[in-house]
Amino acid sequence: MNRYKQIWRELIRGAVEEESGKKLDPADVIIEIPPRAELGDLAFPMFPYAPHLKTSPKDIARRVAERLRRNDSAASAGIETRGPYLNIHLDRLSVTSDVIAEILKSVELYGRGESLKGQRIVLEFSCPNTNKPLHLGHLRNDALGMSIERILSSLGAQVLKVNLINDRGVHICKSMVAYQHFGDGITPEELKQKGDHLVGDFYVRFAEWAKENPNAEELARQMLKSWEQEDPKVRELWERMNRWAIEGIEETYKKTGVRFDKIYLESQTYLLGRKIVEAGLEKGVFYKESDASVWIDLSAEKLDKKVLLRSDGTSLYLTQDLGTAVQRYQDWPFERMIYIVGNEQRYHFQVLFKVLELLGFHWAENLYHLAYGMVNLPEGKMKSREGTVVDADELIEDLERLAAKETFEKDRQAEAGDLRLTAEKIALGALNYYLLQPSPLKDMIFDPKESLSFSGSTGPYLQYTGARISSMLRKFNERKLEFQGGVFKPELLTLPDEWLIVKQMASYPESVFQAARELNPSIVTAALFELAQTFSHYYHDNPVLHNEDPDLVVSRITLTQALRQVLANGMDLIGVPFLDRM
RNA sequence: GCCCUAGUAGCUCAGCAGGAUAGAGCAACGGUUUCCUAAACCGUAGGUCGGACGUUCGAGUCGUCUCUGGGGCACCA
Repeated sequence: MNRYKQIWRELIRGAVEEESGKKLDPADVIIEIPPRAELGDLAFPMFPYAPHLKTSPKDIARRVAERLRRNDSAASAGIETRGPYLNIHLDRLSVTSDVIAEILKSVELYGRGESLKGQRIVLEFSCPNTNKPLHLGHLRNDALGMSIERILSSLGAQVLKVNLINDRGVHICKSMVAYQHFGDGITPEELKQKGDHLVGDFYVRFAEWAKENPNAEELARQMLKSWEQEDPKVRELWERMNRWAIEGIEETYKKTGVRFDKIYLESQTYLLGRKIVEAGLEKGVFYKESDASVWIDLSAEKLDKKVLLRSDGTSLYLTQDLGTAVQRYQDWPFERMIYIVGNEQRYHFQVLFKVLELLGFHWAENLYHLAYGMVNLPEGKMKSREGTVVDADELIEDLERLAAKETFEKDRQAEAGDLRLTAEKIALGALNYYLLQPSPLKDMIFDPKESLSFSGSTGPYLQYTGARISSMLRKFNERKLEFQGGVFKPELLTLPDEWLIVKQMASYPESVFQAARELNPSIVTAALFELAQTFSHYYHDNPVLHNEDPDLVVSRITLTQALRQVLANGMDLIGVPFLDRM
């Protein structure tokens, strides 16, 4: 669609220039899509030119239209004025055949581009703690990370997905202390429990215990100290429990299709920042308080004062993130680094980026915090203390069970083939779509009931549309002889819905481009939902295979084939598996 | 107290660098299956876009103020 927009932008610009005798910047030509299809395919409001031409927008529209009608390159289209608007009806036949031909030629490359070609982008996401299993918040984070990676890559960027596992600190020691006291050497194998859940249970156990035993917190602090002094017994326990947690988390990643190119462990990076802070101290960027703690004063930037090193010389979250950033740039010099982290950490990243800038790292300006919103429940916030945190594994299991049940109830199990595999894909599609549909920056409410629904604007709706199309194409191939001699004739695709489908398919690459620009996969979910909706409406009313004229059958099948391709390409970007059958 | 965010239909969300009569989905009610998968399709109902002022030919969209919700301002991460 962009192609046609640019062509017409130029034509209109030329005509307005001739009319006014003044130069006009192409960016000043505003292009819109008319609110209703019957008004046209592109719309140009004439208001902005009124001051130059000293006449009414309505009059300008009339005069520009006159001029365009005399222009050969504009002649094939319909030019119409409607008050102050100049509306263009594109040449349906040529657009239809061009768009379909392009899709069928490009196949899975349709919608991909080169606007980010060669750009090296580090994408950090997930970042779990090893003291508990993943929850719903991580699932949103992961869905965003995976989808944004695909979107950026599809436009030619080299994206490095990195995870920073938070495997040290006093909170990790808490599960360890509880395990020492109550664990009795139990293992996940013996309990038949995922390791991350086992560790998480001891973390909860610690919190309960600490309520009655004021000594507990002190024990955790002591354990952290022993850990830092590399006490072999503590290290052994730490390694064992971390392994359980990480193996469990990795199992969840496997289920949800989450993968990383590089994993950083906080236990290996937390010392890195100190050198940088010391260097900054020498440069005079930081200063030392009388108690030996190191600070930076950012009050000029409205960011307040901030501690970089504790008085006992140990590092903090910020210290460590400084080190990690520098390390990553050394590992793989990037053009951009994007942190997908909750919006409650906005301030932290503002400070982090500012400090890096003041330290003179030129790449600091290429750091970006994608501050996604919190996931809340209909009753309010998720609170671990009240046990309202939605566990990732449980949710996925529920979705799978329900998808399998649904398949059974509709008596589709034979068609679906491997029931378990299909149910898994439906569950994953439902989950990813649900989490990616709202804009990332906004908080969202997770309604368990709604998330388990497979109808309406959902992943399974896209999958269902795809499966029906696939089934239709199979039938076409089985009955090929009937339609022998049928030829694709775009001029037979005259229905309003067919034209709408063509335009929506033509706009798809722009949606991907915009999603990449805004780091917002919801633009892709919306575009696909509209496309699927238009198609569902279309084929409900209009038979594709059941037509006398083989040319019409082939023409509609060709359109359908193109649509299937666009749908599949888009679903891939948002982590909704395409299903040939369901 | 200071800073950052959001407020659109009963509920969940869109609304693309201000533009034509504000859109979906869910829920509600009513309809469609000898017909390519009813996880679908169609229809009805539902809104003074939190409020006020301002900028503009034109504001859900921009600015200021205000109300309400969320988040942040730790030698936690």
